[in-house]
Amino acid sequence: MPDTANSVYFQLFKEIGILEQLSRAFLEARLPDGLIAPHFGVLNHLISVGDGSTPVELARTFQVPKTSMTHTLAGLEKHGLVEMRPNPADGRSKKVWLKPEGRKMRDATIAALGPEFEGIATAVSLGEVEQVLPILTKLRVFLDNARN
Amino acid sequence: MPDTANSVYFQLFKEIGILEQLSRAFLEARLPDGLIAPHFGVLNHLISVGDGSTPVELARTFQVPKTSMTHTLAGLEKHGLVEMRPNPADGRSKKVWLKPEGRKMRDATIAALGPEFEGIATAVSLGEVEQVLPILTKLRVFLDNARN
DNA sequence: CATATATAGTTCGACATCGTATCAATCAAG
DNA sequence: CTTGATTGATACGATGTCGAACTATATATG
Repeated sequence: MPDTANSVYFQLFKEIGILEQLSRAFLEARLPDGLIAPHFGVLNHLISVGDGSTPVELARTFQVPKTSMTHTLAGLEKHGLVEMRPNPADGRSKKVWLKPEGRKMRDATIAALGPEFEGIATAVSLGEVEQVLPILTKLRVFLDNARN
Repeated sequence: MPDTANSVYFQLFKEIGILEQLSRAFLEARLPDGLIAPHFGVLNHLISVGDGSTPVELARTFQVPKTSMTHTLAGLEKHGLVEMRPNPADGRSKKVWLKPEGRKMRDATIAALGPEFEGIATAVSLGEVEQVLPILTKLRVFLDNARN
């Protein structure tokens, strides 16, 4: 592989790094005090995919160590946004359930974000996002598999 | 903006978040013990753009608080990869200089990464990356400006 | 059934990030 | 020149991330 090709991949990772930083700051500026991006990510997942997942399942979904997920879930629980109940099917495990407050908080954040996204849409069109997304997903799946 | 459009942007940010995590892990697995991605990023910058920058300049470049940059530079110095010398033009400030060991470490890491990128190329072609990159850059520039 | 192994979750410790406060040097205004 | 505001860098404290070790339960194997 020529050096120039290397540098393009390199540039992609660099861009991803900066974007992650910026988008996280962007989101967290609009979250209630004490809540950060991972909290919102989990909440959002519980709503769009459905609650009742176990912590390990969530950890796998978000590609974080289970110990990080424990911490994130503790925060959500402390803020009264989710509830942890035992898993009747497995005595070792728990299940995470949304509380109405969690849904409310997520909806409010989404609503606050709506107008912001319209701003973003002036820079990057919906079509462009739809063009980029499958490629990034391919890359993510590859890296995920390479991780083992 | 319809809800479905919202969710596509959301998905993009989610994908970016996971990719950042995976690619950072990927890089750090190939760095010497005690060094992490920010160290490599700074080193790389000093080589490609030239050394002699001040810590604040570096902090601005990488969009991190200056206190984080202090920490990162302390790590690089401790590992003997860079050298901090006073800035003759400003008594408050310092300048960061590459040491030969720093250049050597960076080059070795780049070399180790080359074959890995070839693996990635089987999943995502060079053309696809070139297609994605300008769009991500547009998004990054927009978010960067919106930050103020 | 008994024992070995694997898995879910937590605790603990190491370390990174970052906001606030602080210090020293510079710059600006009069 | 003097004084007040600004800027570069660091120290410190709070919090997030994550690996290692641990406990409890489940599963597999003989």
